[in-house]
Amino acid sequence: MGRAPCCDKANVKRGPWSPEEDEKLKSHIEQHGTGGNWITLPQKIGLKRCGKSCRLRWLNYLRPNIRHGGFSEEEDNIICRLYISIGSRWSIIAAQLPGRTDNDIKNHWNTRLKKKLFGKQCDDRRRHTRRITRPEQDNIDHGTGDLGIISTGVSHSDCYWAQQPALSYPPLRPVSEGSATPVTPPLQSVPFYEGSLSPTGFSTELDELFQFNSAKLEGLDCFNETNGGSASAGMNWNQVNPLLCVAHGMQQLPPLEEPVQLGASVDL
DNA sequence: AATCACCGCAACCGCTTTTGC
DNA sequence: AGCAAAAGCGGTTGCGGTGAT
Repeated sequence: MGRAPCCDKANVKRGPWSPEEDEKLKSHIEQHGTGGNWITLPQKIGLKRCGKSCRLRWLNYLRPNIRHGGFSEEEDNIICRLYISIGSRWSIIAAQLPGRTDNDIKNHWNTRLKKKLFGKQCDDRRRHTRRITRPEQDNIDHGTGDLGIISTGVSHSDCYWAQQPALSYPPLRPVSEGSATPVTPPLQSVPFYEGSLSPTGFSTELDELFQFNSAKLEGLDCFNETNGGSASAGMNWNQVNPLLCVAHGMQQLPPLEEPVQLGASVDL
C-alpha cells in the first residue's frame, strides 16, 4: 500500500543536470510551455528525469530573470522581517522578492542570515557538534543553537545562544514605546510593493500573515518576559541583534554607557 | 603537502494542498 | 462529495570547493 511513486525511480537520471539537459528543457518550455503536466513533460522531450525534478530545475534555475546570490542588505532585511513574522514560508517570502526562488532564499537563510540574525553562537555551536561523533551529535543538536527551537518549543534553558553571556549589541526598544522615530521600512522603496502597501510595508495579502506571530516565538524565551506576556512586549531589546530588530521594525537607540551583559543576573 | 572540517548550494524526498473527474 | 493525480512546498541530504590545522 502507500502512495504510488511519481515516476519509475529505477529509470530516471538523478543528480546534477548537464548543459544538454538544461537546453532541452529550457528550449521546450520556451517554445511550448509546460503543457500543464510536469509528469509527462520529460518523456515528451526525451529526458530521463522525474517530472518533479524538471519542475524544480526550471523554477530554480532555468526560468528567465532568476538571480542567484548577491543578496542585498535590503533583501536580507525583507527576508528577516518576513521570517520572524510568518516563519519558513519560503514561497511567500520569495514572492516578495522578484527574481529570487524559494530554494535560494531558504539556502541563504540557513547558511547566512540565521547566523547574522542570531549571532555567531549558532555557528560556533554547529561547528562544535560537527566535530563530535554522530550519536553524540544526535543527542545534542535538537533544540540547540538552531532555529528549530522556534517550532519545537524547547525551552531557552536548552538554547545555546540564549545562554551566552557576552552580547553587547546597542540597546534597542520597540517603536511603539516612547517617542522614538520609527525606522522607515526599507521595503517602501521597492517597486513591487507599490499600490498595496499595508502599514507593515508588505502587500495587503501578505499582511494577513504578517500579524506578529507570537506563537512562532514562544520557544524563544529571549523574546519573552520571564513571567509571560506577549513576545514583542516582553522582549529584552538590549539583548538582541540589531538585525532582529530590523525584522521587528524596531528603533535602534544610541549605545548605553555600559553595555548590557546577558548573564545569570539579567532577567530574560 | 596532506588531511580534515566546514560552508554553500543544487537536488532530492516526502508530506500537504490543489485540481480535475 | 469523494477520490486520485498532479503540483506545491519545506526540510534534508550529498557533494564540491575552500580554509584551517
